[in-house]
Amino acid sequence: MTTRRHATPETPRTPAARLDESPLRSVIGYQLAQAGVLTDRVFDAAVGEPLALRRLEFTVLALLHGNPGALARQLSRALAVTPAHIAVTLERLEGRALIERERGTTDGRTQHLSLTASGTAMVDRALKALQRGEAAALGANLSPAEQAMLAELLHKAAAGR
Amino acid sequence: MTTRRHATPETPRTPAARLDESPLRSVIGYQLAQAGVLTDRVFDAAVGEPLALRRLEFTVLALLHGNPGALARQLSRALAVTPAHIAVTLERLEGRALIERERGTTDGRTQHLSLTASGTAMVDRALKALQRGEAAALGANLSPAEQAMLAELLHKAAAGR
DNA sequence: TATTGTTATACTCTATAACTATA
DNA sequence: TATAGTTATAGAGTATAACAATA
Repeated sequence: MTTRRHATPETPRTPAARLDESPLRSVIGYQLAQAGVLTDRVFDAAVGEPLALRRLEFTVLALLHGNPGALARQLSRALAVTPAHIAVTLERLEGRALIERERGTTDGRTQHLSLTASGTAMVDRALKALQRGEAAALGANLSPAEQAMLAELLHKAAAGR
Repeated sequence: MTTRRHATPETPRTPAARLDESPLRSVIGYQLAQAGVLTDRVFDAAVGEPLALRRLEFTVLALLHGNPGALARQLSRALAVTPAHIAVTLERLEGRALIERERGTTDGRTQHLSLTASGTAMVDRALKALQRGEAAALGANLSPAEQAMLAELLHKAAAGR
């Protein structure tokens, strides 16, 4: 058990070759992270750099696009991000006049969030650029049907969270 | 374009309800991140905390499991992580006697990495705990066949990276 | 007393830059 | 001159804790 002297030609030490990932093949978290390398690059190139939007900033804008009047607490829960982090993010977005806050009338602690006109324009551009970028990057390896199925499976996976 | 006065009963401002994620439905990067929340939790509970392993540490061990004699440079490329980050990670793993380094004979700059006996035992335990944990967490929403397909689609998505 | 949101602070992760040794 | 690896430093992201205002 201590030595592996006999030169093991079965394990050629592949010093310059690609690594065998088979132990991690069925580990969803690993495959998720590997695929994420690709989508992160796409985001940075298509949205992050050209529009100076961080991932969380973009995501908040996109959620507000479909949910005008949403509360910070809802964003926090939907994205599994701390309220503190959301607060700082909203502060930045408001500073860039991409969102507005309106204090709640029935509950004075809350504030209803919504996109400004330029915020709406920004999300629209970002969503289009992202979809084009992802389709191009994934298209090399996945058919459109496979991409749709991947999105659907991921959505289901995260559903009960 | 400036006002949205007319009370829009179609958008009920859903202050306490779940948010509508439809604008992001087909954004793979978003779905990836959402599913990642789940798998990250599983990792922390099944591996990270009980075995005091960070994600990258576990991944390095798992790759060395299938690739004895691999080089730091290979890990760096396979995982899209900087050589500096890999070096620090290897240092920690060696300090815990989970891996060994052996200087290359043909190229004195390199070092071949391999698991120690306790490193091997650690990976085996971690992989089993992870697989059980993921199956349990995802099982609520995905059938075993769907889980396998998800892993396969993710693998294909990241293939050409 | 619990909840919404904020500020201040600190920690983790990961990267960039500068360097050594070998090729 | 280029590459493998290391060290030192810095930055981005994210969390915890303490707080203010409202319910």
